[in-house]
Amino acid sequence: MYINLHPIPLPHMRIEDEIKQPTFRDEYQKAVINLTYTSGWLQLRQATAFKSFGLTLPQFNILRILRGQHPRPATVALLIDRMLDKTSNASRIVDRLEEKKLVTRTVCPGNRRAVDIRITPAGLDLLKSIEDSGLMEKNGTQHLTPEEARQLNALLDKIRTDDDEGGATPDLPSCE
Amino acid sequence: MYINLHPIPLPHMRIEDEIKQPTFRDEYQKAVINLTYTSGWLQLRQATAFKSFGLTLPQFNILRILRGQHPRPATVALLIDRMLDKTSNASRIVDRLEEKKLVTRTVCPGNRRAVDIRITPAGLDLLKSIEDSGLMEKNGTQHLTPEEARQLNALLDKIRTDDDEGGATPDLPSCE
DNA sequence: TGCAAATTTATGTACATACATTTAATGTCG
DNA sequence: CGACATTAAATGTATGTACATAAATTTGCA
Repeated sequence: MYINLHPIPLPHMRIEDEIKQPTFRDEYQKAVINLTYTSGWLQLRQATAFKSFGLTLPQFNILRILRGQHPRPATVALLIDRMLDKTSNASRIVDRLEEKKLVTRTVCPGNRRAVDIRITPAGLDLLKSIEDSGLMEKNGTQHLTPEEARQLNALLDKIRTDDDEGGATPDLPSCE
Repeated sequence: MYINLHPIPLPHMRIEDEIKQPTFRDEYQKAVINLTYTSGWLQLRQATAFKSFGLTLPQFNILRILRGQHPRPATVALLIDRMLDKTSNASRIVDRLEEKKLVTRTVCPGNRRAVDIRITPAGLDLLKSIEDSGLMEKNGTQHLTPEEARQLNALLDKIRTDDDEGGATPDLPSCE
């Protein structure tokens, strides 16, 4: 999930100006493009912030999940279940974190198919440094009032309204 | 920009349920996660639709820009300028489209550094097939009223409000 | 017990992306 | 004219993602 936007964050406002498309068919088409663009814009900001700490966005997200489990271990299956971008290759992201000594991987006693993944003290320290830096608060949502943030959440939830097909949510995995 | 979500699209509603996180610090934190998640959800739908036509999402977007220029050519610089995910490697996406005979690449007469990229009749036909299929309209925004779509656009634009730093927008490239 | 099915993770391939560097053509200015 | 910066595109490397498949282990059941 990498994003973009030139050397330096640009000044921004109307989506019509961001893209060089003066008009849209309707507000619906515009909303789709605006949503994609704004999400990318936001993720760029986040990725840029994390980069100075040597982390990518997926690595950061995994690390945060592991802290949530701490001191209990997580399995790869649990990470996949909790991740925003699922299906992505949790194994390989954990590889990178392990190389940086931010997590440990040990075969789960009692189920040798599973792997216990734990965040290390170094990993906890890194997360704290990032959060203390205050970089995470500069994500654009501070321009919204609390009521507007609530509205936005309601609208986004509405977009994801199910129009069909059932599919049971699987149970949460855990190692023991 | 690839997304996810298991074998089959799941039924959806509240972001709290999607992710297994029962509470958020505030509506702002929730909005950030909701925006990322919803954008990924939407892009998965689109990517799935395009896959049956042998296109990835970036390839489709490039193709649409080229149609907008048609019958005039575009340069790589113009594609980068128009793309939602900028900086991305337009060259290599054009490689794939060229392999599929959906675009042509010819050195620009008059400026041999530049390359004229044009959509082929096959490319135009493919775009038309995709649009005729009606797949593009099933993107979730149909659950919003026109007024809600307008609100959503306003909120997203507000998130991207500039808090600082100037950075001039470069001029649009063209080949001649 | 014995062996097929299911579970859990890891690996392989193709594509996309972020970023740095390279290559080629053009422009500029002494 | 010729050295040097500038521009346009392509290439290289590391990472991430989608999807298919493999490998190891455990489970279920005849």
